[in-house]
Amino acid sequence: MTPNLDQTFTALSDATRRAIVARLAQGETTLSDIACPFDMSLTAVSKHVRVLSDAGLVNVVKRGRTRYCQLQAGPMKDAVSWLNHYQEFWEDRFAALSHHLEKDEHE
Amino acid sequence: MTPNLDQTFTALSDATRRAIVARLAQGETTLSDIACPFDMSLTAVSKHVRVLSDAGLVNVVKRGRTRYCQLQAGPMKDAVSWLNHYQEFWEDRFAALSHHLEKDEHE
DNA sequence: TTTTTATTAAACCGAATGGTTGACTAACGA
DNA sequence: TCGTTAGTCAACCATTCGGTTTAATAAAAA
Repeated sequence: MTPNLDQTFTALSDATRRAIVARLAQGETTLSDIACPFDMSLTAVSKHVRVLSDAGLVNVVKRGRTRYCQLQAGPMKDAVSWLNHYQEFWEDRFAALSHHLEKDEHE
Repeated sequence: MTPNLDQTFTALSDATRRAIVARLAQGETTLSDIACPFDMSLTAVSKHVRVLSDAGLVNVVKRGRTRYCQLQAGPMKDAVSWLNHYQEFWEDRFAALSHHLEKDEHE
């Protein structure tokens, strides 16, 4: 259950699952409600939610016969954190270049 | 070849590929050199680099018989950008809560 | 020219993925 | 109590994935 980058990135690599995340950002809701807009079976959506839940991105709470899902963005923080190590490589080409040059100097 | 979030997150969902990215952040290098530390065939590593390249995260340039690979972090920017939409959900629980309340008000 | 080196291509394999359907369970409403 | 609703489970299917091995290509080195 300890979420890792593999699971986080895998969970977010599917457009349906990203849409579910986007939906949950608007507020907690039920599985059926999540499933509504999708042209696929409830079972399929349920599996997607399971993937998100296994990745620690969604918390599912059962109340009665209904499952309420809420966004748990914690693991995204780690993902961003990993990505930001490479920030210089997209933000500032000169910075990246100088980084390379520095490295080259002491190699 | 237009990289999308699906490809970006998929590419980054594998630990080997993330290690390749980390390696390339230290500077451009060859496929063989990338493959060295991994306990798998060159073919396997070549495939991983191909996935990264298809995702637009790595640029491969052939010089002679050697392929030089360099990091192209551009697509990561879009990934971070997508993730940052959910920043409030991990950074500040009160902010997230107030966000929900606001939404609830005009629904 | 011959051999080595760097790499891709092709075929294959087992496991995982994203989807389906049908049967089941459990809770709510009439 | 009975039917409906919310959701899971299990089995199945086609495709993708991560790896292998063997063969092919093309450039550099001897």
